[in-house]
Amino acid sequence: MIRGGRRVEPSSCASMSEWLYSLVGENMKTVSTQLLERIADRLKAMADPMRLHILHCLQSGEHNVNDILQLVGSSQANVSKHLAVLKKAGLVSCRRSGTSVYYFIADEDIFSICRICCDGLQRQLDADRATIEQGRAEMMRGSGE
Amino acid sequence: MIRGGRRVEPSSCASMSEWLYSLVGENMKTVSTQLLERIADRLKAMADPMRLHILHCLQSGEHNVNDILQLVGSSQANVSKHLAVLKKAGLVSCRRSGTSVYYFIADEDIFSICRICCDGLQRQLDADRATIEQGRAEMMRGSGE
DNA sequence: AGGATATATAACTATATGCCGATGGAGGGC
DNA sequence: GCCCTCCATCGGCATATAGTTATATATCCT
Repeated sequence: MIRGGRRVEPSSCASMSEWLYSLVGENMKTVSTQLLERIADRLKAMADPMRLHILHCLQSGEHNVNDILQLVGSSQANVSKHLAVLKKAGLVSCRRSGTSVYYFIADEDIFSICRICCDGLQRQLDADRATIEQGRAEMMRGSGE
Repeated sequence: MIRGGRRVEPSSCASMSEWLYSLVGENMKTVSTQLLERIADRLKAMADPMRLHILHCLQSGEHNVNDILQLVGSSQANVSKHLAVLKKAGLVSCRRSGTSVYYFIADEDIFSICRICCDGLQRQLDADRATIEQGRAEMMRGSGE
C-alpha cells in the first residue's frame, strides 16, 4: 500500500489480506492505484482468445513453441509474442532443451478464473433465456386478449 | 512441476459440459473459438484499472453515476463509458430512480477473480523475493572464498 | 412549456495491441 | 567453420481502446 507517503512492506504484514487487501484504506477513496494496475495487467494478459487458446493447450502439459503454433494455428512470430506476454505476466514459464523452448503453466489459478468466467456466461445465458421466454409468454397473452 | 497431463475438472461440469465445455472436443485442437472470445471479452471488461476501481466502489453497494465519478476521480463522460462497458459485459446492472441511475454489481464472481489475481501476485512476489535472497546468499558465499 | 439536473452519446486524439513479413541470434549436427 | 532448425525480435500496418470536449437525451420541478 502506497498511499499518503507511508509504505507498508509486505513482509511486515501477517497475511495477504493485510497488504493486498489494504486495497481499502481509511475510506473508500484510498485505493492503491498500483494494485489495480497490477490486477488489470494480469487480467489483460489472459483477456485474448489466442492467449487463452495457448493456455488451454498448455493445460495438458508443456509444449515447445512449434507444437503450440500447430495447435493454435497461427504464425510463429505471433505465437512467440503472445508467449512473451504470458511469460511477462507470470502465467507461464519455459525451459530450454536443445534448440527447443518448452513452455508450461506457471499458475494453475488461471483455469479457476476461466471456470468462473464460464459459470458467469452460463448464468447470463440462462437469465437471458428466461427473460426472453417470459417476455414471449406475455406477448402471447397480450395477443390472446 | 506441472507437466504431465493434469486437467482441472469443473465441479459443475455436468451442466456446462454440453455447451461451454464443448471447449474440448474429441481432441485438443477443436476448441470453440466462440467460447474463447466470450471469455476474453469478459476478462477484457475487467482488465482496466479504472473499471476495477469502479467495481470496487460498487462492492459496498449500489451508487449513482455522480457518486461513482467522485469516488474514482474521473470525468463524467469517462465513467459513463466505462459503466457502459461493464454493463454490456454483464458485470453490473442499473436501475433508474428519478434523474439518477444507480449501478450495482450483477456478478459477484468478479471479486473471486480479483481475489485469485491478488493471490497470484502475492505468490509471485514471494517467489521473486526468495529467488533474490537465495542469489544474494550465493554471491556472498562466492565473495567469501 | 421551459429550466435544471443527471446521464448517455458523438467526435476526436493519443496510445496500445494484434498481426504479418523479414531479420537476428542461439544451439546442434556435419 | 558451415548450415540448419527453432525461436525471438523488429518495423510496419490496421484496429481497438482510454481519454477529453461538446452535445444530446431523460427526468423532475415550477
